[in-house]
Formats: sequence, structure tokens, C-alpha cells
Amino acid sequence: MTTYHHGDLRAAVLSAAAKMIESEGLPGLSVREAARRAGVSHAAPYRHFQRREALLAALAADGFVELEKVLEGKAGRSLGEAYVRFALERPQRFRLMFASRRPEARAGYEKLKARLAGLGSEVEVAAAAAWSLVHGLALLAIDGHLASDPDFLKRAIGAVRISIGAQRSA
Amino acid sequence: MTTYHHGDLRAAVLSAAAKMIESEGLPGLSVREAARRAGVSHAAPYRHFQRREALLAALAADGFVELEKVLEGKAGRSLGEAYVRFALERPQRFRLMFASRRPEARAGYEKLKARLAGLGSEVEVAAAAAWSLVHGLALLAIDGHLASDPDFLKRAIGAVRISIGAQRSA
DNA sequence: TGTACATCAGTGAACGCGCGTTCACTGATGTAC
DNA sequence: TGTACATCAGTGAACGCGCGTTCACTGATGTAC
Repeated sequence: MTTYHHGDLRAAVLSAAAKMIESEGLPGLSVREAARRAGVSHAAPYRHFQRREALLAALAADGFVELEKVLEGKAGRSLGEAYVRFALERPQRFRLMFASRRPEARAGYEKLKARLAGLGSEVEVAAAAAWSLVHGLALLAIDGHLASDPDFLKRAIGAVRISIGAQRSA
Repeated sequence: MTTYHHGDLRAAVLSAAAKMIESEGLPGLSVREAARRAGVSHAAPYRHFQRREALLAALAADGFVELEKVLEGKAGRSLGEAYVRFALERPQRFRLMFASRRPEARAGYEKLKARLAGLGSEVEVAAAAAWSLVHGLALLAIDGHLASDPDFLKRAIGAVRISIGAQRSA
């Protein structure tokens, strides 16, 4: 019986899982290996997560919380840059966040969506375009199809204007 | 011994695999099940693909060929729209194409990259922005974070102007 | 046209593997008196 | 402060599973003469 203070094993498993998903990808993330890395038996995580999926959902939910922190107080292009930077720092987690359909991650996701409306304008189409730009930039850079140095990404974001009819916004 | 004409089993396995990846995702695509669906024994595909990875690479390579066909003769915004449409029609394959690092898919990928330069302008940064826009749009729509009706996507693409300094391009 | 033979696509048994999940258990910790 | 007991986090054996891959084989097809 390894000793963990209250709630610590949950955190240790999550942290191990976060590392695993980055180094091995989603299919390489197993409950058993996460337990091993947290130094407990393979069944111990089931005390904290009903099933593998629940672990993934927790990982996604945490991701949204972290992203929220990163975006806090930012707007417009600098928000966009922070978004891309976040994705590049934890690419697999970023992917998981948007693939997960579980309710645990829902709240964080909705919060993000609301915040991103401010990226473009109050008009839905413009917001979608702005989000798409930074999301696509993030994923192409993650996969190595684009340069991922901050300056290049900044210039790419800076090159874009989003317009609604004749108006222009961020 | 099921009867297939020369080269047909290869095609049948690929086609089964293509369906599986869309319905079950990448981890749900197994050589054994693809063989089953093609109506042959689980070991038969190994006549045509050295290993599972080789099957995936072939799937990606085929994807680039199909994408090339779809984009042929198009440019600017209508090329962007076709790109997004392609992704929405075979989302998992689309993902696989950009995740694969195998040489088999390399040629198709390079061709795509060259073609996409024409989406923005000859300036690298503008091309990256344009590609990111359509790529992000595709993935957000795939995952259901954005509306995916053609009109909405068209308007989102249409709302964007990409500028280099004072100039403007597609 | 007929026979002998090589080729090679597909078979099915077998291997070893790691996984998710369950379950009866142990032993540490905290509470009640 | 000391004892009795409940709680519950973590253990380790066990389950069944599907997988990737190998291998000796079979049997159909095509070529050479």
C-alpha cells in the first residue's frame, strides 16, 4: 500500500497520464501504465476513476481549466497567440480536449467557446473564422506542417483581417 | 481460399479499412477486422501490407490522391471550400493523413503543400494563414464545434482577408 | 492438347502480449466512547 | 490516554479479450515443353 495523502493519488495518476498521452499518444495511454508510473498497483486508479474513459474526461476537463487560465485577461490577436502556444505545449491533450464528448469537460468547453466569441466579433461567422484560424494554425504546427516559432505564428495571425460585409473587426 | 482477382484483395482491405476508420476511429482499425470484412482470413492482408502501419500509410497516401483530385483546377476560396468539404466527408482519414509520417504518403503530401501555396499568395506567411483557416474550419466542423453546413463554411471563408503589409491577396 | 512443375495468394493454428475490469483481501487511519 | 470498531484506499490474483505477427500448409493458376 503506497502512501498518498488524500486526493494525491488521483492527481498523481492524472499527471502520469498527461505525460503518457504526450509521449505515446492517446492509444498509448493505459490505466495500467498510468498506475505503474504513479507507483501503485494497476487497479488502484479505479478507486478514483470509474473507467479509462473517465480518466480521459478528467484530463480534458483539466485541460480546459488550464487553457482558461492562459487566456484570462487576453483578447484579440494576443488571445489567439496564447491559444496556439497552449496547443503547442501539450498537443495530444489539446486534441483530446476537442475530441472528448463527456459531460465532465463540458463546462470548461462552454466557457472557452464564450470567450472565443470575443476573438472575432459578436457575429457568429466572424468568430468561427477567427477560431478556425488559430485552431488550424495550432494543429498544423503541432504536426510539423508549419513552422512553429512564435514569430512566424504571430505574423500569420497578424496577416488576417476578418470582415463582415464592409465592416472590419479583430 | 477466397477468390480475388489480382490486386483486388489489396483494394478490398483498403476499402474496408477506410470504412472502419470512419466508424471506429484509428484505434478501432485492426488488420484482423479489416480482413474479416474483406471476407478473408486474418492473416491474408499480410500478403499485401507488411504490417498494420503500412496499411495506415497506404490509406493516407490514397487520401492525398483523392484530395488532389478534388482540388484539381480550383484556386482561392473555392479551393478552400473543397478542402473543407473533403475533410468533412472522411474526417478520420483526413486526420490520419496529417498524422502519418510515413514515406508512402509523402509525395501526395508535398503535392498538396505546393498547391496550397496558391491559396494565399506566394508569401509563406499568407499561405500559412490561409491553410490554417481552412484546416481549422475543417477540424472544428468535424468535431461538431462549428456548424458544418456548406453555406456557413462558405461565409466563414469569405469573411477573411489576408494581407501582407499593405497588400491584400486571396 | 496434355503433363510436370514452380509460384504465390490465402489458410488456420499458434505465439505472446498488454489491456480493462472485477473481486475478495489487507492494513492504515480516524472516530466514538 | 486507551480500546473497539468502521471506513476505505490500495493490493494482487484472476477473468476474458482482441490484437499483431509468424509459420507450415494447401490449392489454384500459369508457364515450359
